Amino acid sequence: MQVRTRFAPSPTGYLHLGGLRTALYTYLFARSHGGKFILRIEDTDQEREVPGAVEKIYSSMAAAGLKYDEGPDVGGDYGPYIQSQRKDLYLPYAKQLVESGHAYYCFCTKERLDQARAEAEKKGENFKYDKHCLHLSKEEVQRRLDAGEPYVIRQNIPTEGKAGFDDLIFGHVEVDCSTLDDNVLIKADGLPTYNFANVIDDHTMGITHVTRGTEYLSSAPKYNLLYQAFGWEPPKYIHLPPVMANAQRKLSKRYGDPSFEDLLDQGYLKEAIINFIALLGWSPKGEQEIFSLEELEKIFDLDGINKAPAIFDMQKLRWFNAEYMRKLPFEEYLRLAAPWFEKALAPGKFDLRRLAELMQNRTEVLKDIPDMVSFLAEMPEFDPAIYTHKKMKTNPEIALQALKAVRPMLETIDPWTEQQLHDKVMEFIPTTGLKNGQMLWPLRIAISGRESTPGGAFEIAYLLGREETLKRLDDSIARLEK
RNA sequence: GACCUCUUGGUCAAGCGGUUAAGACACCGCCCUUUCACGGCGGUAACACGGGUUCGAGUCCCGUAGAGGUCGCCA
Repeated sequence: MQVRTRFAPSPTGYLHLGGLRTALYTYLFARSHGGKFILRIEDTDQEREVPGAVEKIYSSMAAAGLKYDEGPDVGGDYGPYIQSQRKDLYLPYAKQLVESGHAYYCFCTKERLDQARAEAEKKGENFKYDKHCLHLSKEEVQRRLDAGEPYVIRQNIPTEGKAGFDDLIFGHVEVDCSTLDDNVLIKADGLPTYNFANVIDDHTMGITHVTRGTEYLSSAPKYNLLYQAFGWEPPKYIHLPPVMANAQRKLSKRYGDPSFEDLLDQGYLKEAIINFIALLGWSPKGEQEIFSLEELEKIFDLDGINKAPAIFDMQKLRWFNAEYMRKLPFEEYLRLAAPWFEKALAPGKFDLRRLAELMQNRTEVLKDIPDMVSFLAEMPEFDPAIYTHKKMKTNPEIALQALKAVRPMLETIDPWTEQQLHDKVMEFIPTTGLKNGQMLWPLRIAISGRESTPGGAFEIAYLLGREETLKRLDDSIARLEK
């Protein structure tokens, strides 16, 4: 039997990282089994509808490289793939359940329900619908239906016995039916609830493996009861633990956690994000940890999935990103980094190629670039204390001595290339009686104003150019003389 | 509160009855080096707790604690 999986987000905004991981695992599971991966939009809640959210899902999936074989925008034999477009499909199934006694019409008003809920809460009890409408006679139901009274259809859960299901990750999970509530299957607006739609859609779309978050773990027994009521074979279940921001809460936009798109905008590479997300809650067999999507498609397996929630570690994502940055072909790095250089540096003023060469293996995330290179555009204020470096054996006094000594010599350098700078200065240092570090450290500080820079004194001097280098040197000498 | 689930270093995690309890990130130290980064070497750091079962338990069972989830005409 061919494996068919589906990612079924509801269009409530953007693709968060937990959703991305669910999508990724669902995709990988299908691919690793040579199966089909389907995208379905679950938009039965009209009130939560967010304009543009569906397009956002398409673009995020595309950006992540998760290609689906069937979906709203690519078609397929099991469409439509948007639940709101399937609205007429659900009611007949619900009626079938009413016929067989597995469901029933309910005319209870929200007010009555709210009141019952409030009372239960006051008594410290668990609210459960009291099956009030289950006992309505067939005639009474028909009369009220004919009169046009608003209604919902509820699942009729057995009052005793057990309900359970088998999960490929969590094993067998079972609960007493008495703890389950008669949930609404068809809402008063005629649309199905998630509880019902997911069962009908997964079955009619031939989904073999249902992947979703563990928040559905406790309601899965009810869905299985539905499959049984229809006489359908239930799918295999794969419940995935959540991605947490910390031990207490999930990743969420509300608290400012970044979405997939946010990360992309900040200059994280999609390959790095995918790689990191894949390893968040899942581990492969060997020691390798850098994987392309294609590699993951081959080796992904459920065995490696961890049951416990995983905390999202931005540090590790940064590390993955840095690894991918370094491995980028230089031209590609240059293309991606150029806009970020331009945020801090006027175009054309610096040798961008050379700067990019120096920057590539120092770039963890693209968004860090402006801060790392802004000193080239403008000499920063700095504390002369940074002239002091124990290992270089320097301090402000030695710095002043070194800078004054090298300044006239620097002026004679022509052409102003890294090579010339290097050769001439290295040749010059011994004549001053100073050690390399005692010259080079102060020189770099004097023209950059920073304790650490991408590149040493020669590279920085070259990038700055003769005029600017000498000007900064003079300023720094003057400040030291004060 | 009831029900379901989870629990190995700060984080991600390997481990599937016998290991000196891997590895990665982070952190620290050393080396390389004109800084930083890269690279190399090394280090600190964990089986939540208590009972069983067993010759032997991180691994199996039962409790306790902590955490997460569910308890909507949201998904």
